[in-house]
Amino acid sequence: MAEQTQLERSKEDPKVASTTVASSVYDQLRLDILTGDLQPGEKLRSEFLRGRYKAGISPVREALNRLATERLVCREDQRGFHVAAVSKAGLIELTKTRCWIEERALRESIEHGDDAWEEQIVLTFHRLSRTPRSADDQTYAFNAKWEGLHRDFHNAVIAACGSHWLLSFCEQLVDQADRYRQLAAAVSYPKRNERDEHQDLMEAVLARDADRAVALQCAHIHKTADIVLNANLNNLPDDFDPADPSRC
Amino acid sequence: MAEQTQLERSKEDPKVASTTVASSVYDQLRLDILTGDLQPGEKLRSEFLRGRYKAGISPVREALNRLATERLVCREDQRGFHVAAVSKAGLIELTKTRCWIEERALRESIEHGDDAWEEQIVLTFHRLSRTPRSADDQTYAFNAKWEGLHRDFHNAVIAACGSHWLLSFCEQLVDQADRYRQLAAAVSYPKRNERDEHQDLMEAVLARDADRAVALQCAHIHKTADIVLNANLNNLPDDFDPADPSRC
DNA sequence: AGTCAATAGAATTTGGAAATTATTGAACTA
DNA sequence: TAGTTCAATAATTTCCAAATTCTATTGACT
Repeated sequence: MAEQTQLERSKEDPKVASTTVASSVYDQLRLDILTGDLQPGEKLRSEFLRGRYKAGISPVREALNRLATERLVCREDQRGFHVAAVSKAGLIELTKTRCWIEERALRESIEHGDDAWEEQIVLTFHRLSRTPRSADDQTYAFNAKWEGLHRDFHNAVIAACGSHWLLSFCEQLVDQADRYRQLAAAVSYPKRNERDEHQDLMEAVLARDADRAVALQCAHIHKTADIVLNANLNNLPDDFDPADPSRC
Repeated sequence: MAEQTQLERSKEDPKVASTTVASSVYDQLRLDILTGDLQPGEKLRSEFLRGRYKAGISPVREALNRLATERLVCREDQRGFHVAAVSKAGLIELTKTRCWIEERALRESIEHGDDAWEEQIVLTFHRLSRTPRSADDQTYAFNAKWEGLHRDFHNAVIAACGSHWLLSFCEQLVDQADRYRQLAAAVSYPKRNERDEHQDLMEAVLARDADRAVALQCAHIHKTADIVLNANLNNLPDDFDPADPSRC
């Protein structure tokens, strides 16, 4: 049987958009960490990843190096890589920071947003509201489509902030928050009405009521954090262990 | 003649603190970009870097991948790496973002800083004020010691902000700003009294006058930007060229 | 001239083997 | 028993050559 080139693989599976193996491994590894498929603190041996993603050592290492700079993965020279650890203290710090950064993004965006910006918000909200939170009817199951549309909506709201830096910071923090969110998603799933929260936010934003929008956004962020903290069944450690190699 | 191991190299040159070749290349490459030794937009061929840093392809690539995530280097799949481009529009956006982020860091730090924090500010200011801005008496020459102490001082001021995220964002933005600053350093060198600016900032911070500290910090940031913009001799492009591969 | 396809050359990307370093555990000492 | 040394093992890191992809050029064709 003939060998497969990367191009051939891409033709077979159009979901794989990446043009290099390294970028493809990066995408998959990132997703596996965000969904919790690879757990916080887990050691990432190159042989294990090589087998999991059917790639050579070089692209695997490139992906790990990229993710380490984004702090989804933790690198220690000569001691390899871990999935970054989580903790209550980490979540609290993350939540605080998200509120600060997103407040600024939101205020700037509301001040400078134009008609196209408004329309994009309406559009992404519409799509989000027609998509089920869970891939399964009864219990919670990760739904990649909802997750994507959810990001699209929140990104649309702050898109007019006028700073690519701010947008990328927000994105990085959302990545981090998503990991925590997945830890408690099964618990929060039946209880929460996220659709209303998003609708309220949209209305405040379109009314250019910055103070109200910020308050709603902040509450939205804190609510997610509280659910994770209260649903303590993942025995989340209180703080980062200074001796933990996945501490970062 | 015998081959050199990495350990042997480290013993010879104690300046190389990194434990792996990849980290060492990362440090050197980052510095070369910050100082402008490698110019904005320049293509970074692996063979060129291999020769420059006397390393193999793998560690060079790892360093490039890390720097790309930090946006000091720009990656295009299958087309290699460039030093990230600069432009007037980019500088303006960067400056704006720095003011937003550093304002929050400053206010939080002033609110929560303790005695040890105050002492560290006094200490780092003292060290900075006794170090010459330029390595040369007459003309401007990059002075690594001053640059390090300058960072230490500004980091000390915001160190008590309570968020590692905010601190790392500030650091990333400082890296970016440093590139612009080096472009105009020779021009601004004789004119500017940075020591007074830092002293004013320190006094406002120690007096816990957040509003004044923020105003000074913002002015400090804007002043650097203005110098770069006015000293237009580097024919900085107005905006990023959408066709430029180093655009990011 | 301008467009397009084929081709040669240059650069990037990748896989695996070799070199280096960390870890483990057994034997030994105080 | 606690702590050290040292060899065996396991993992990480690095180098390099092969495979793939991009780029520039040429020449045929409209």
